[in-house]
Amino acid sequence: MRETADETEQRCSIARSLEVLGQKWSLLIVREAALRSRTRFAEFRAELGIAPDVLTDRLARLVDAGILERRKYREAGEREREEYVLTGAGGALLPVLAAINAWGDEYRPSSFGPAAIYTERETGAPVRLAFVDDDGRELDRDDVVVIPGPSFIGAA
Amino acid sequence: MRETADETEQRCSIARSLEVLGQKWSLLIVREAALRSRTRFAEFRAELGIAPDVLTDRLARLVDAGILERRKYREAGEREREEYVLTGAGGALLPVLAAINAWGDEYRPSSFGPAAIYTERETGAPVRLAFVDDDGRELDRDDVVVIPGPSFIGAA
DNA sequence: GCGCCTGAGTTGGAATTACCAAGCTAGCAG
DNA sequence: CTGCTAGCTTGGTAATTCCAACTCAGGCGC
Repeated sequence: MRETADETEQRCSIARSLEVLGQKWSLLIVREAALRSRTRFAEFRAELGIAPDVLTDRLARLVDAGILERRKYREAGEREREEYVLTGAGGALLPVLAAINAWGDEYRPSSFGPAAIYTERETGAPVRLAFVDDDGRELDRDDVVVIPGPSFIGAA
Repeated sequence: MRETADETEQRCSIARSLEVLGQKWSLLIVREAALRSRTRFAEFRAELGIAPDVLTDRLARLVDAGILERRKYREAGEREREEYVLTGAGGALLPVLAAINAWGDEYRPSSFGPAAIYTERETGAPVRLAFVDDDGRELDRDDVVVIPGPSFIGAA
């Protein structure tokens, strides 16, 4: 996404989020980190087939954005190397991945069936994303409306 | 996103979704359509400041993907023109927008406060996205784990 | 020490994509 | 039959991405 969005765009948190997440490869890197526990340069590269210069750039941006943290690791008899692990902010992207995943399962189905299933840790029971009210009661998607908040500027 | 993702990538519905949603501007166009009821070429162009050739391309792809529908409209004393309205599949992207919105509000805050608030249609009560189990009970995000589904290929 | 291996990157050049200003086209009003 | 407007094209430039090749640092076998 362009780096210097204008001011009204900056007021939208979707636009601000997409500055980092909307770049090519960014969300796929987060997917690898969050869903498949990848941490290393070579793993991301091999799984995604991404060019190394682009991967370097994206990892740096994700670290800058606080989504990944760069750490040292050392395997037995090896030298110190770098790895990239999800931060709290990175883990908080799980609903984003789940929402995209659910939409794709429904509206861009493949013949293969789902590649990822969201479950409850203890019971293994399936879990899905839904809109809920303050009391935790589930709502139908059609009953949700979006209204402009305090920082919204522009015509309705 | 590259058009010809390899086969293992094609098995992932996140990757398939991002083929259309991951391109620059696509999600912002959906945001304008879903949250602000924009329908016209000139509206998207004015709101987003997007180049017209890119907008032409993105609208065509979103129509192809079944997210927008191209329709004729005619205002009094005007000639017939085109507009782009959300389909059911397009409306089903609301959780994706909400998830990105919520993440941005929390992890990329601005000094302006939120620009969009998700509410219940009838009561106007605030609404949020959450993971729920089959009985509609809300779960903590940390209690959700993702396991490989039937189509998953690759090392854990 | 010397070369070799491996993971994590650079570097250089071609190809794709986006940006910007300008122009085009249908139909309707006057 | 001129102007106006929404919805696009076109042409040239700038920015991104792709790809292959190369570097760099440390540990290991010899």
